[in-house]
Amino acid sequence: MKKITIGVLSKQSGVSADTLRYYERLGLIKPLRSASGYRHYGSDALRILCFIRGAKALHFTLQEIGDLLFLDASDKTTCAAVLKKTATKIREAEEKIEELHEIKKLLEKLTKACPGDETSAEACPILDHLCHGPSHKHAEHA
Amino acid sequence: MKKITIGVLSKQSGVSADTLRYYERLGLIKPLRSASGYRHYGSDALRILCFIRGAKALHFTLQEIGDLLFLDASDKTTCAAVLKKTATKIREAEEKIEELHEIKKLLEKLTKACPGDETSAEACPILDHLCHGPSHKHAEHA
DNA sequence: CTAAACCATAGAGTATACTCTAAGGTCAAG
DNA sequence: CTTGACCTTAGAGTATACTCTATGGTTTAG
Repeated sequence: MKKITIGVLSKQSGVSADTLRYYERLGLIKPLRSASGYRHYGSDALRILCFIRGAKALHFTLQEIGDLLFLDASDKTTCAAVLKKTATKIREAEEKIEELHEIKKLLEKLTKACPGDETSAEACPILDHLCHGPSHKHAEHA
Repeated sequence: MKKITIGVLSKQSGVSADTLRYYERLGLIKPLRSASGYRHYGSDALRILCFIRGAKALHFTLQEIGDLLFLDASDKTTCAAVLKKTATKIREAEEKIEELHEIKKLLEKLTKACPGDETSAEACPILDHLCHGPSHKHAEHA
């Protein structure tokens, strides 16, 4: 199989050489070395980088991607393990969506309550909310 | 007005002394100093910390909170400026929600396609997707 | 053979929001 | 006056995912 250097792989993959070395430190990719110490990547390198890109797009961390790659390489890999990690990611996504929805709703409510004109912000409902918060409706005005 | 030390404010606010000093470095809060150099916080300190907490909950960064606090303190503050920053936050929240929805949908689709049993993951559609990606449906199998 | 282009390493810098450590000064009680 | 609690500063460490710098070795074209 053809062996390529880090610069070539970098160009082919669009992943910087620095990042390739970083991925190697994290154990995501393990190139062979030439006699002089140069990294030599095999044909699986592009496939691995593709895998990493896909997983990153789904908000897997590099740590998690490392786990998945290890699963992928292992003989004892089970789909169940992958499914479990995926389920966790779905839950995380749902929680974040929920949180962001709450934030969006609140910001929109505040926006509607705001005159939005050039008057002073001293009585701005947005700043007011940020100060007093949604938890304690009526704090003393200090 | 009563002046309190950093330890007292920390206990009253639930914000660590380290964090209070950090906020000061960022210019969010500016206590006076005693002759010996001790920080002395006025009655507005708790109000400011409350403001920071509220804004953080709405995903404003400390930098953005600093801007808002400056607006709040300024005579020329306009509600319009606050409204503009809030609108930006709403857009950001919407974008993140959209992205997470895509991710969630994809993960769920992959989960449904996965047998989820104890068989080998060599043909797992999830790993397969991560490798080949949603963009190029049929890459060479390396 | 030399110069350019490429590769290697270790370690620091980026961004965000803290958190902790070390070394030392201040304050209140007994 | 000493002890302990509290305060000060500068700077390093944490987490994530890179990115850059410095210094020096390798490879390839002319």
